[in-house]
Amino acid sequence: MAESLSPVRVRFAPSPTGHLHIGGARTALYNYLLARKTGGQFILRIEDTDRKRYVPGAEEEIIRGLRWLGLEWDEGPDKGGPYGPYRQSQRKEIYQQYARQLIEEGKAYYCFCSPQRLEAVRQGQLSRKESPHYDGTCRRLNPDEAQARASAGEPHVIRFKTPQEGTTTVTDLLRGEISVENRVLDDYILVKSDGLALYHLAAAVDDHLMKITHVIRGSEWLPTFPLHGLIHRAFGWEEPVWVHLSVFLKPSGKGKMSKRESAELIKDGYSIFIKDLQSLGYLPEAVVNWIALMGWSYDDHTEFFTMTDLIEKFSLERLNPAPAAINFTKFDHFNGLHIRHLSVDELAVRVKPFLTEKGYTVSDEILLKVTPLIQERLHTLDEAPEIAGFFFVDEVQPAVEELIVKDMSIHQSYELAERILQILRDLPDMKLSTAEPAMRQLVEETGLKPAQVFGLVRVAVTGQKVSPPLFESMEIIGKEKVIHRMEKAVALLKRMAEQAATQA
RNA sequence: GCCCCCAUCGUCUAGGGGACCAGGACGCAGCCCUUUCAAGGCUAAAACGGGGGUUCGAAUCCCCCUGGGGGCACCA
Repeated sequence: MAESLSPVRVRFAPSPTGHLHIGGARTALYNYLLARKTGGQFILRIEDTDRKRYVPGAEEEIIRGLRWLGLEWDEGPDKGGPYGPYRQSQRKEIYQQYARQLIEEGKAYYCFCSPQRLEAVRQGQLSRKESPHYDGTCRRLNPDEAQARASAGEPHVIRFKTPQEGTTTVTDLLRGEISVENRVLDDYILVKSDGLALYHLAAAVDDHLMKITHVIRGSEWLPTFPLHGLIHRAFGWEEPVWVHLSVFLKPSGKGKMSKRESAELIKDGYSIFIKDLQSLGYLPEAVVNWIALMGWSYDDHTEFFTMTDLIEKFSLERLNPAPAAINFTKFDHFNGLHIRHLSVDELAVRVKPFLTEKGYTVSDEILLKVTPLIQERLHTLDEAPEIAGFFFVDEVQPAVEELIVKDMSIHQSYELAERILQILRDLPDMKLSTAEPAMRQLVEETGLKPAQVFGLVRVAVTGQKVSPPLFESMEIIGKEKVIHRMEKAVALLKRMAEQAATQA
């Protein structure tokens, strides 16, 4: 494999205009994996040349999200590096210098057209059903004259002088050669009137200066990909290996997730935003595993991957160019898999905040005993309070109707509960090894079904119809509390039975 | 409207001319295990969008159609 031989330099270059989502995270992941696999560098570059769309705090959120996922970079705005600065807003002069070079070489030109005129041109083209593009007015200007006007301070942008004839062919690693006729390409703006470069120029310059060997980015760049090739060639730079990742589609597979749909997902306990995932009970390990497999595969059967596995096994060759619909139920599945893969100690650490957040007072000693019991029952960490909250309270509040045993009357249930209580009281302790045989013996003697007897105990002791294994739970709760909870259930049933009798 | 990309079970995918009456996974259904719920095991249903070629032979190569997606900003 070629990429395993030479170290790559790759970058994740988000713009701080919104939340880091799973699509961006997956792009970052693939870049990271390739860097780690080859012993190269993974660079974080902030593409903040558009101050109008800049969202305060977005950069911090990206950084936090990447770190949570375990995607640490080697060079970036917060830690520097030999090719900094790594924030494009701080590289304005660099881009201007390269733009000037293109102008001097006749490969770019000043454009003085106002946004209003441009809009009018566009509308005219649209109404004539032509594809909107710059009409080339300033392209025909005398260069010296244009230089003079620009130097005099007349507002202007700098446009790339796209060849008007012939075709441009660029090569994407996953798709092969992509050709477009140059006449359908526009004279794209390279530098805005505020003097800041647009993506096309900034990214090309940075990728060159930062010695990026592989550009792995989203497929939204495919339409302007030929332009990027053209820019590199105009400078005479060697092109990086270009890899355009497929997009993520909404679960139905019909189109991209809209802003509103993304926001509404959280109602169902899901999110495409990395910032939401932790509190929703997801493990970063699971997120990584899940997104790695949307657009990449290792073989025809391996699906469980740790980061270490991925670093070892990842390869660009196995990337899939087809769009992928997001599958959240599979996400849950991976989360369960990784929860079960954690050590008990580690899982306890991760579960604890979800318990305390719900108001439970959690002793580590008990938590460590409880964790093995819930480990294979959890799909997301936030399910822990619901499943295991009863371990961390003094009393439980069973619903009276749930205490009534299946196929038995209230009175019969009461009598059974009374008998269970007596047996439990007589036990020397409340161990799995003592309580279970005692209860099984009762089942034997009464001829009842195990589910009937155990069900009553379960509701009385845990307050729930569904719980972790009963006798293990009782051992953790301890004899004193178990007896207390059982007494309460007996009292409850007794009252109910008496009520029923008087009504009859 | 123009340009570009993509196309295997509902979804994620394996498959890169014969090994495919197409394999795995999620989900779904059934069964086993079982004190509940899980987890685990087993079984089932479920796909090569259509049409032309090329070839002795196509899911695999080519073309067209269709469908889907993305883009056409002084956003990235």
